Amino acid sequence: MTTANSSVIEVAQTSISRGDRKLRTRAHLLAAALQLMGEGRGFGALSLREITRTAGVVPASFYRHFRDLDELGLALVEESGVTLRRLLREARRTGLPPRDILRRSVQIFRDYINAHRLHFMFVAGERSGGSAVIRAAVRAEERHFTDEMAHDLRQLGLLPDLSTPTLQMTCGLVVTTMMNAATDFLDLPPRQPKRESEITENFIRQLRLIFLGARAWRE
Amino acid sequence: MTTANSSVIEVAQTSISRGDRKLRTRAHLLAAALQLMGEGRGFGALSLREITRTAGVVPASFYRHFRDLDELGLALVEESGVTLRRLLREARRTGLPPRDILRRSVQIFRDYINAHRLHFMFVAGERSGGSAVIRAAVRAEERHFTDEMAHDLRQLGLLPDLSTPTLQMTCGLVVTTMMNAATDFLDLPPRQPKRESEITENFIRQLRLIFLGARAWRE
DNA sequence: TTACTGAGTGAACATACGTTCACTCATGTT
DNA sequence: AACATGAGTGAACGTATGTTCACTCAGTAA
Repeated sequence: MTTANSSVIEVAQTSISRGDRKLRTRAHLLAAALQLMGEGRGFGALSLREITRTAGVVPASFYRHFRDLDELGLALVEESGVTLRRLLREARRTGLPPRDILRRSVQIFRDYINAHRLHFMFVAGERSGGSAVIRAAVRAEERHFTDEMAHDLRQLGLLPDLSTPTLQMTCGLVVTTMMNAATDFLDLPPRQPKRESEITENFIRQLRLIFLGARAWRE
Repeated sequence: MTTANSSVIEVAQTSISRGDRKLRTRAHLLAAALQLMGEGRGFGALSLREITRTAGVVPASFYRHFRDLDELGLALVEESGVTLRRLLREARRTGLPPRDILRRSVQIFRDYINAHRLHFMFVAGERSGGSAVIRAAVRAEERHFTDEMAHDLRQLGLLPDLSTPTLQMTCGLVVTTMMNAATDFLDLPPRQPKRESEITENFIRQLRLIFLGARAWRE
């Protein structure tokens, strides 16, 4: 027929640019690492070979994209940070729900976690254990998230009596509680609505208690 | 001189019983695993051989004590659970400090963490990431800790207006915050009193906010 | 004193690992 | 049309891994 300008195994691909192809493989490597971690092991327990194997690439190709596993890990932290911040951005765009603010926010959060399971698993898993360099990066990303949340709360006029440091401290507490709830949600076996609503209710009550405390706070 | 009844490399040891010797090696294996994790990697990133190497034993000996690494991990969880609960037990024995309850409790907690760094590193690190079976065991141990704390608070007559489920929810929040602070303390480079007191103050303020919220709570 | 038990040994195995290297060959540049 | 680039390849390397096995030889029980 026409000129056969595609390789045998990539029949459906008509002329991807060189740079795009590279980005695609890089994305495959990142996705492979996330997928393997999703199967229940920390980042530190992954091997370069199984990542490339899962990504459908030969081991040596890895070095075209990352110097070593740590560099791949840091890229994952950045990617996850974007996912984290998008949650706040969407909340900002949507605005606060008119009624049942906490409950609805938690439901949105629960859905968001499930839509980005692997990123949250990664962040929740590496924020405490594992390698020091990755943990530091995660904590930094988490602090940006906290700061942005504090900024948003200020903008919304919530908790107007709190000083900025106190607002930040409060948001830190919220984020810690959130990450904890994320682990709970992600550990939940599928089709367990009973346990799921227990976790949801517990999370809502903890947030309610935090905001009660923030309202009662006097500098 | 007298009868040479000790091996060459264990000169100082005079006749340890067979069972005790076994327990000793087992303890060496557990300590080796903790030590390696203290050098900055998750439990899942440890290998059987380096654990036995660190413990000063041949790899095959491992199987005299544990079926596999997971079993060693579960033993560590139990050991750490004991350390956790001892904190509560000592607090119960000592009684509450008369003044500055929160600040003094946090100082005691900070000292306790530093006296048991490896156990807290292990618990904080494996409570979210890593292997599912170990994480589950850690969370169970953490729940026992939470329940015991709730029981103690009740006994002390603190927060008498809270229902038991609410008290439990509150203690869950305290424990989560505590584990988070533990990670912060443990990540601290030594000789950084500035950062250390920042973390301490932040932790105190978060606890104060939680108890403020608990006082304001209405069922 | 004799016999038994079992914690710890040392060697061997099949596999998996990280890293290197010279290579191909589609894409981009001249 | 001829050339240069560099992402991806496949093979090779030395090393580390988990597990097995028959063994030794203190400590225990008979």
